[in-house]
Amino acid sequence: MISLAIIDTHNPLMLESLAALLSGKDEIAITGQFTSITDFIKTSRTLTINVLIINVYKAHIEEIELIKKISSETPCINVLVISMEMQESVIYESIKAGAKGYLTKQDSGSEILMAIYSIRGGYDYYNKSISNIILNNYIREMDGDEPGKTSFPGNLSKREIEIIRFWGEGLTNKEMADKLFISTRTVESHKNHIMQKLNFKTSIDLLKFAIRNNLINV
Amino acid sequence: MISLAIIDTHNPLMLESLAALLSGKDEIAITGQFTSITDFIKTSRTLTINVLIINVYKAHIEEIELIKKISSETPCINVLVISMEMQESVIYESIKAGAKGYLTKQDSGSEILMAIYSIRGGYDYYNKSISNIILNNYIREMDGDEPGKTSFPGNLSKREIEIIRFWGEGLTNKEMADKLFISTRTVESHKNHIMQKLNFKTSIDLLKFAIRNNLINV
DNA sequence: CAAATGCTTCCGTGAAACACGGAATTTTGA
DNA sequence: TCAAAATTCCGTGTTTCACGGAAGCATTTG
Repeated sequence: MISLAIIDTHNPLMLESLAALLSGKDEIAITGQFTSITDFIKTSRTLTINVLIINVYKAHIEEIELIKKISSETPCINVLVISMEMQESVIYESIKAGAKGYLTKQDSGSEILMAIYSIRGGYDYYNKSISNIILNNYIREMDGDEPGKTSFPGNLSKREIEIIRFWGEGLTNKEMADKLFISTRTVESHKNHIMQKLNFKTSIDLLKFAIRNNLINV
Repeated sequence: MISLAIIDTHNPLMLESLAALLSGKDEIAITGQFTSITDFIKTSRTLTINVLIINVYKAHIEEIELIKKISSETPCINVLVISMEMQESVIYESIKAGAKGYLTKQDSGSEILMAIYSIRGGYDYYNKSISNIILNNYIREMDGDEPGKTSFPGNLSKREIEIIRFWGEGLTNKEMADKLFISTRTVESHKNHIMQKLNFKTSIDLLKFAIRNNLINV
């Protein structure tokens, strides 16, 4: 029996549907469905998870970070990435981060099953359209510096991304401070640091940035 | 028994998953899954379809045309639109085209079921978050004149739209005031009026609104 | 015509947020 | 271990926001 968890931070319906698709299959038990990464982190310790499916969209920093975290802290969890938007950087980064499998939304349910079984068995599984060897080589080469420059601008910290998210939801400094148990001045500091790191002049720039990177939903 | 068909031209996995989610339910039989509209048109005559779910993405002209076609030629087919990208225009256009229901990817499986049952029973079903003032205003306004017109919810004045535009470009009140030869207090007033008219609480809401309505570019 | 309504303009006031700088403590990574 | 980064907080002055009021015009409408 394979214990399977799924994360989709952007499309609840997709999450539920995918769970329905897979829960009907032999040898598969859905042990968790998560609409946010923090949710997952909070709950995952209490769960048995063999394979974790992460649906990755355009905004992928947090998902990539999660994959890194998982592959270092709990390597018994095998990560299968399903990318919802065609973006090369997602492939490189997720595999570099330690994902064991990579599929796209183009792939069928049976392909997902094959991927799950392969990954559970300790094998990697990549979408047919991706040439394994070339890709792996490429990624190994990229270990160090890269021409594509696909990493996140400014190297924002977790806290800072958190702040952007809340701020993008319309929370005031006070509300954020209460929620994070810090003072409003600290919230201001974080904002200042963000603006400095990203070299933005106005908060509008920041908001647009956040939207482009799907840190917040329009 | 409800005969259900699903169209998703962008995401085969979503199509399959959604079918899996719904086919497990009482009273529902999936009679067709389509990855293209021409596919659907070719095959649909030979099928019994009570409810047709159409997953609509950003490019939606073809889907909208299909809805029009269906509601005029085969009104016995009730169309339920599930929009995958949040875009106000999709709402207006699909409802105008004759869709009986409207949901978003945010909605749960149970909400879809309710929508399906409602629609089968001859009732319309719209997502809760959609039945707001903006929608009603907009559709009422659209009754009569054509799309493409720059009429906006809440009856914003020219000046107010001007303010939104500048503000969305990152201009400060002072800069706007200089550019428009008015005082900064007047700029503030305009902003206040805008927020009141649109019933927004935070400027984030306003910015998101502006982006949705193509007042500013991300 | 007179009244009503909406647009544009402006102001007062107190609260909140921003810009800029400094600084202490904790975490992290090489 | 030790430097760098992250996180926390504050001072000070400027700007914006929230809420309210109001005056001058243009228009529409009874």
